[in-house]
Amino acid sequence: MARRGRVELRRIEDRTSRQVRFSKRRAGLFKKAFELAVLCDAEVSLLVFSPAGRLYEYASSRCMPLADPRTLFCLPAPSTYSLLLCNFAQ
Amino acid sequence: MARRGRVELRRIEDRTSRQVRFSKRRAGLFKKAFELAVLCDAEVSLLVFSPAGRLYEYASSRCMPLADPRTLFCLPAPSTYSLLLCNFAQ
DNA sequence: CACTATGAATAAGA
DNA sequence: TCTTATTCATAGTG
Repeated sequence: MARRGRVELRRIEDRTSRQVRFSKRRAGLFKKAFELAVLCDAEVSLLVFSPAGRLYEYASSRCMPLADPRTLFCLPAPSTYSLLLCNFAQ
Repeated sequence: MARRGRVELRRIEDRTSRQVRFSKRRAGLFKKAFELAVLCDAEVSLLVFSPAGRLYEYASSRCMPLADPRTLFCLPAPSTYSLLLCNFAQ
């Protein structure tokens, strides 16, 4: 009725199990990220792509990068945004 | 000799405690991020700024898309990314 | 999606 | 740092 032993650190082959584990662990990871930001006054940015390509994201403030399907990054200022993209491109 | 109760979810006022907690939880968070990537075949990007402004980062691959999967905007190198983020965060 | 036994993380203390 | 008492996360199940 619970886990039988230590968790093996390798890709889960079963597709269904992998998706379920992904949902659960993703939730746990985002919770931890949030807690770190709050408890320790840190800035945190977390981006996760599911195997299916769906994006999940968290940022502790507007000064951390967020991915947006349309704009690539959500930045405080458009000018900064352009500059950042230019730098990245080279 | 161990925790005395439930952890309160708010900023830790004591500077020393906050730094110790930050180190421990940061390590835990990065481990979880790594595990999610390996176990569930996901792409993960994690950025953390300490209160002192120091950056810690993880990406499940050097080509972790930080944006639209269609554009597949890849990072040239972690160092470049760090530099850009520092500029942008201030 | 809820439950629960068990492994893991971690807050304090040393 | 290292240890240990506890809380917390979560794998397997219903």
